[in-house]
Amino acid sequence: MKKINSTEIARLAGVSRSTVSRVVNGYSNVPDSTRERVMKVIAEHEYYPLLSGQLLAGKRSGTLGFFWVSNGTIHCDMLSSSFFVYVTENAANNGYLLLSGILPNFTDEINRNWVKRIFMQERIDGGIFVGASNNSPLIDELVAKGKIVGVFDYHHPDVNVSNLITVNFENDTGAKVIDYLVGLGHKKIAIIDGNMNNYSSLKRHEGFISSMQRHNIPLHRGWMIYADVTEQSGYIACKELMASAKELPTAIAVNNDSCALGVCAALDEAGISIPQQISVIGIDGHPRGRYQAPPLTTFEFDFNALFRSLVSRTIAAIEKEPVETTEFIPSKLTERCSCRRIG
Amino acid sequence: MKKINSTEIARLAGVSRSTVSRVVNGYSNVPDSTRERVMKVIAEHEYYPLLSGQLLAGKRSGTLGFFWVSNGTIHCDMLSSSFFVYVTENAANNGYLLLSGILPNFTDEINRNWVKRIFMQERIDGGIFVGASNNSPLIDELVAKGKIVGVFDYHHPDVNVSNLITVNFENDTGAKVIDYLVGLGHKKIAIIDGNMNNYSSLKRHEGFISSMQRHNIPLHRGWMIYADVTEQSGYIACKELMASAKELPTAIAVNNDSCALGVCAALDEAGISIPQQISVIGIDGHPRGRYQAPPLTTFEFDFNALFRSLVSRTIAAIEKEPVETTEFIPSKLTERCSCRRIG
DNA sequence: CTGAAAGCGCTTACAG
DNA sequence: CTGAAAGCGCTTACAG
Repeated sequence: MKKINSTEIARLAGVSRSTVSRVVNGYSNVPDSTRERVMKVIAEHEYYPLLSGQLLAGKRSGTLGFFWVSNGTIHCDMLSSSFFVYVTENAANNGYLLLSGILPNFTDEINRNWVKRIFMQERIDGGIFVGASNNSPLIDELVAKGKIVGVFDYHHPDVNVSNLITVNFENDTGAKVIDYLVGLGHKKIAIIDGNMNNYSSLKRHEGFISSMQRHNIPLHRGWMIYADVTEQSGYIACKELMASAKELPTAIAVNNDSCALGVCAALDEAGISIPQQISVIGIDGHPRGRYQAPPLTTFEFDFNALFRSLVSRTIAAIEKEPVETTEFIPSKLTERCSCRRIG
Repeated sequence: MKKINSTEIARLAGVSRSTVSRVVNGYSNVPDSTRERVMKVIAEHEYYPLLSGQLLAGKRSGTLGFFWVSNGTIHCDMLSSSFFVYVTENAANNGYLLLSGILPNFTDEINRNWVKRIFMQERIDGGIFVGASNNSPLIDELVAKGKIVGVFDYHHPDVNVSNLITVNFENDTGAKVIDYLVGLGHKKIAIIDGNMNNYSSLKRHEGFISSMQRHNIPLHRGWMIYADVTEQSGYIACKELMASAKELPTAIAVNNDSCALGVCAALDEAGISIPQQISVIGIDGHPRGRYQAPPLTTFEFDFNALFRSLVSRTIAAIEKEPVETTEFIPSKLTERCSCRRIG
């Protein structure tokens, strides 16, 4: 079966290729009778314009890039996995295809080049990034080159850049977490922070600290540990906390739920009961949190809404519509059983 | 900043476009001195060949399609979400990009056409399908057109079709499930089947039945119910079972873990304790199974291996290497706490 | 080892 | 309303 092209369709329909193109693209300046005749030939021969020709003639690809920066084991985390699905679904709802890729990091020249090539080759009309460190040179470079870039959890000092679209968590969740614990009567609070290269982790940290200062709660030595966004990092951090602290806190505020799950595992293992001896609270709304024993109390985000916002605004930017370049998503306290009132 | 093309690179390097192309594509018949000179100009000007030109000249896109057939709410299920990640990771490991899309169904002409267009436009070199009903006309059509198609859980009668690549669950898991329950002393076994349009569900069903016959275990009226692959369908099926059966079974064999989680929820709600009153066993190895109360006993599959096999063989077919067109993946019994020995 | 030339398939101002 | 023509950027036999 020979591949059919627009020249052939034109010949069979007795029109020029220009007209075939007009019909294919749904332009209005084609009389119905001509349109129908051409459509009939197109349908009969199952003609679909080749992407290569369309691209070369200057059409957009209708494809959005999705780049996930993660060190190799995304599929281990259910929350992370769901991001893929949210982005794909939201792109599809906007009529875009999604070209997805995973990179172990952004610091390696090879990885950066891989992403850059995809943009430069014009495979995609724009790209979404998840897991990028704040102030990533690659993102700045792509933005400087005029590429449309949408980034999850990213802060850019210059608000006037119209081709950098971001979505962020609200900035005061950290403070809300501490306020909540204080409201339950806790005064001995330990903090397990996240990766400070992430904008949100930094803001959550600042929130933790500012709220503790506001409530005049001292931060004891050994009660602030840095971890990451994995369960294992939380597990290790909690071990470290238990080993180094002279006294145990009554509550632990954790940067994120994945990490908090690890904290709970470490406490379990040490025979420390949650929340009787130590309350644990996370942030994010990890889907596994509700199935934990005890179910995890957390400040939850609507990740679907978050990605809907990011994807739709990025696509709007591609289509040269005016957009808000950033949006902050609010949290919702989900009280389950991992925190208790004391004192 | 004007976009730079191969003509310009050729001019700056003092060679022809042919030579630029040879360098870009790493052909051997270019002396090192020329290669270096050209490379230098390419690097200085950050030249990347445009996809459109390459495609038009007949190169492959290096892109694999990934089509997920699901009625709208994939992100609700963690196991399903992970499929996306496995496929993306495995495609990347083979040097391919992934173009992913979600469709609510395969029966609607609009959806079928959407997929068909992506193939016909030559956006992708081949495509992977997940969630397709067995004997799907669209897949047969694509195969007939010579497209390279990889399908998860699909059976095709004609083994000689070299462009249809499949990966399947082993066919006897259903029998193993019943054998296991019988081994624990169960004689009163109910079955909750899956969607019979899926090849695996049909095979699991056949396995259930054949093993029960082999053990001379009668299938009581009302002890066989059809469900789907969702938790909710399992919940509903179990309610139905409890409502219609004259007597309750001592064990329920469920087509898949998602569904089994729903069965457990329904039993919980009815105050029936697992496994004291009824044992429940699933198939798949759903990540949530281990966090259930009680943790779910199941026959588990290595989904990463499964998708690694599917993706790598599909890519091999694209690159015209010889491949096994199908592979069956074995299960592994993971005994947790939802089944008990009786009698 | 290298260049000139052909070829890939489409869209879009432009002219009528 | 419609066609002829220009233009988009690359690769690959072919000839030398």
